[in-house]
Amino acid sequence: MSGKRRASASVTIIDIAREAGVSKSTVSLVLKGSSLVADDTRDRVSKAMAKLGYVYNRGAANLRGAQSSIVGMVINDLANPFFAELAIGIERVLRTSGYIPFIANTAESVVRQAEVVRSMREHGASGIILCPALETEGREVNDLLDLGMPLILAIRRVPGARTSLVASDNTAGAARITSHLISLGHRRIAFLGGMEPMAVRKDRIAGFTRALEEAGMHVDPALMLESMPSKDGGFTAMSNLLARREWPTAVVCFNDVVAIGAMLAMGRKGVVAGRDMAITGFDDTAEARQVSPPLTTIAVDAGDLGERAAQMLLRQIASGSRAQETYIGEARLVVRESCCPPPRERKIS
Amino acid sequence: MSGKRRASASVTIIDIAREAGVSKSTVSLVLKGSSLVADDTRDRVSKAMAKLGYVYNRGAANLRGAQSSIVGMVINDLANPFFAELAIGIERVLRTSGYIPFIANTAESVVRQAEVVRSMREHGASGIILCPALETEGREVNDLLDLGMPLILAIRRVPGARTSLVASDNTAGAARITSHLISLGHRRIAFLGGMEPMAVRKDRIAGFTRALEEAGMHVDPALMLESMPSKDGGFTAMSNLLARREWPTAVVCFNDVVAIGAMLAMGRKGVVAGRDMAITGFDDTAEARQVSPPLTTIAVDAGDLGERAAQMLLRQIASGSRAQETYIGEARLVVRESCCPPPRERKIS
DNA sequence: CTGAAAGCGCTTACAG
DNA sequence: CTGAAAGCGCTTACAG
Repeated sequence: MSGKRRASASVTIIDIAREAGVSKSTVSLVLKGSSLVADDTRDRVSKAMAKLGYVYNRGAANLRGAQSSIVGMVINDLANPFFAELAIGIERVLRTSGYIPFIANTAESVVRQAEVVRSMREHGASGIILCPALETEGREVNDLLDLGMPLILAIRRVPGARTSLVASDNTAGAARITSHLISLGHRRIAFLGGMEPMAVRKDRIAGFTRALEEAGMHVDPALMLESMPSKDGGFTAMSNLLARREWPTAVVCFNDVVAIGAMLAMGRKGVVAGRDMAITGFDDTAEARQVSPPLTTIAVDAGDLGERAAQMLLRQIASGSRAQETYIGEARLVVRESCCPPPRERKIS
Repeated sequence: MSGKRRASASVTIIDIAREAGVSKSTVSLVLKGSSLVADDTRDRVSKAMAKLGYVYNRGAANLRGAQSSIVGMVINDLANPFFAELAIGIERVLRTSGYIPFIANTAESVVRQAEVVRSMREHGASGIILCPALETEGREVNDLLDLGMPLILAIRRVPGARTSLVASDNTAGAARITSHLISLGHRRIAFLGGMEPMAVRKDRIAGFTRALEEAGMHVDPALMLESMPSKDGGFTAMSNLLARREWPTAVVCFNDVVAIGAMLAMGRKGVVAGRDMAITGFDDTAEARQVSPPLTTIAVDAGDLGERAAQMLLRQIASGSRAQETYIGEARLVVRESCCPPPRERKIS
């Protein structure tokens, strides 16, 4: 009647204290690896734990005082390989630091994002890495911060948010790839993809604009096209563009995923990337290498950014500091085969 | 001096009981949505919670009795889009059921897998969905089961394990795609990729063998090539194959990732898939559609398998049953452009 | 319909 | 170096 406990769990430090013939305080000290415990005692306790199949109950531990070793990882689109790589980077440093991540995929929904963040707080996450959903507002982010929750924004900055940020150098990257197209001889260059309110898009457009102006050109509003930052978005936007009478000779896409969708639309119309029209991506995901033709793009190393974000969060948790740090990762131009000079130039040369 | 608590957390049911002028038992009842509480009381309590910014502490709740609403999700290779889709499917049903997943990427390391599973137990996961790392043994899995941990194996079965399983119909899928190649006229068909001990590979080879034998052919051991189930693995194995004097006319690859790696190797040698050699995948990841030529493959719907696995786990947690269930998802043939008849036949026709 | 008491498994001062 | 006691924030019988 008394042995009727669940087969699992239920071995507590009391059981192992009894088995080892010590008090539970001593067991607790062994658990923490305290140097106060005599080697001999420690041994007896360790043996008892092994014998009884003891499993440490972190929930109970956290309740009394210790920090939880859980952090939340909130991803806007895990189906995008770029964010999957980011998540892997985060998980890698977390695990090696003894932390374990909750994960949630918001699929760009701010509603889910709010639910999920609340749930993570309830479960005792001691910090959160947030890749914000598209319409996230500065206020939401600041509210969390005001609650004292360590929080790192990753990849996408949120205007008005006072959080720390880990992102890539969007402006420099976009400028770099635009200059590359200009040096190839392009004069009519479109910018395709991303939605107008997205801060990342603003940054990339800033770089795009800067490169044009440095070459004595200016932005043509007719060549700035919005789309969801997805394959479908890129497909639709490019289809629309190709339905026009006049085409640009080159297209700077918001990111790789958009570019790949756009290339699909080009394929449908018999337009060959790298021969009839130049096209570029951003992110350098594995897919960028695999499409045909391979995509000229900007490499940003998602895995590394994930690691940086996790390190920054862990530092803030440990120090208690909520200072607003920023890490901007390098954006390298990677030239592959998706770009060509504009058609006319080619005829001449 | 007494107001010196952390700005975060620290609002407890006691605080809100005081604010609402009730006992903490009543607050607890409101929290559980009990119908025993008078509407009026419930209102006062709810208002107090809103006013004080109360956050439910699930850790404390679990300690006393309630089941934790955490489950672990252990993935062997999150960088593989197939497993990313699976993870998204799992997360989707978990979240809508009020659960939240821990995630870990083992990167095929059984050592990490063991660490991670232990950590999840310590953190109070009430069940685990495991995509086992390559060298996982039945014993490890059974040990967990014996501890009373609800556990679902996903995608890869583990010989000797007595767990429930959600996977796709590997044998039927492989038979189907092999028959397709035979109907195209192929007689020298290789099987490329996966490592010999992998149960999934054994199943697919069984299907491959069955299709050959039904056509009156038999397996040629010289045409069975191992590789890691990754892009690099496929690349290396195909490079070796192409270094031989005699080539097969068609290659059944272990999965899409291997096939895409193999196609890269073919490209290097100027061998065109779908013209000089037929090649197939397995999984139907998004990439299979994007490579050039698009890959003939077996669609298994990773997202759906993820949802099934999560549903099965939740059912087992709720019912307390550790019955050994199995769900085998359909494996549909998807014909694209990576397959052609064998060269000689084409000359004739 | 509401309250007082005990207890979940740990950690944290405080003694000794 | 080790132990006894209080407490973390909840839930769960048990009264009333």
